[in-house]
Amino acid sequence: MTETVGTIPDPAVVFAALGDTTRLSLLSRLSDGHARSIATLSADTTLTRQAVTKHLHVLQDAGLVACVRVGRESRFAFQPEPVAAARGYLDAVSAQWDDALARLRAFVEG
Amino acid sequence: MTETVGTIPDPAVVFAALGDTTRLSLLSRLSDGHARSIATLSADTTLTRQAVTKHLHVLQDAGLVACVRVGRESRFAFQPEPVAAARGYLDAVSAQWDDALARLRAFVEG
DNA sequence: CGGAACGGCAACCAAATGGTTGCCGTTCTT
DNA sequence: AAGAACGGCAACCATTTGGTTGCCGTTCCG
Repeated sequence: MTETVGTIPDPAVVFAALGDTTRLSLLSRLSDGHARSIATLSADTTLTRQAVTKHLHVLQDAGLVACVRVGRESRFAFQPEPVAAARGYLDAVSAQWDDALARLRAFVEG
Repeated sequence: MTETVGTIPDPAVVFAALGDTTRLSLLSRLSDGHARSIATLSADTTLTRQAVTKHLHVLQDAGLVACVRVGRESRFAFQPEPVAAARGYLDAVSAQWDDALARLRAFVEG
């Protein structure tokens, strides 16, 4: 709940937010572009509304969702940027690995 | 430490393993393809050898590194598969989002 | 053989996490 | 105006996490 507004938080925070099946499924539901209220999102889970609320705040702190209050309800919407950032990070790791392999191959081939 | 040997664990476990700066930097060091001993990996951190060991086991449980004991030391090596899997998961989420945007655009354009 | 490097194991600890319940304020609907 | 939906806030709880220290078994090197 540290309010990191516009910026994309560091990768670890994003990955940590993704590191929970409940949050992962919330996010995958929201990635269809529809903003949903907490009540709606808690409807088909075994969890309490409060539990869902907490998970949503974790996602929000990671920048993965945004909340807009409309009337009496809080609608949460998917935010694609941090996902892209996380993907970029994994790409970098993979790239480093691939380079290492390429160098190794070049070496053994003389 | 649940020994999930050959298989790639579910995304949440992988993401959770990535959700820590220490682990992230261990992994990025290892992604250069060199296997390293625990002593080596603990050398330039402020943490204890034991702390590093624990982090390495978390990474191992996520399938992100593999351990091979050679002589008196345990060498840890980067494993690319779970990274690719995680990347694939993020791709799927992004794809769903992109599709949603495309459908929306098609709708407003009539 | 004897010491030093490398690590595994266990106990322990504080803080964070994931979850609950209860209560209270708003906002909508009738 | 009354009641129901929606949610925020706080307290509380058990478990997990991230870290420590101490000790003991191997393995290497002189």
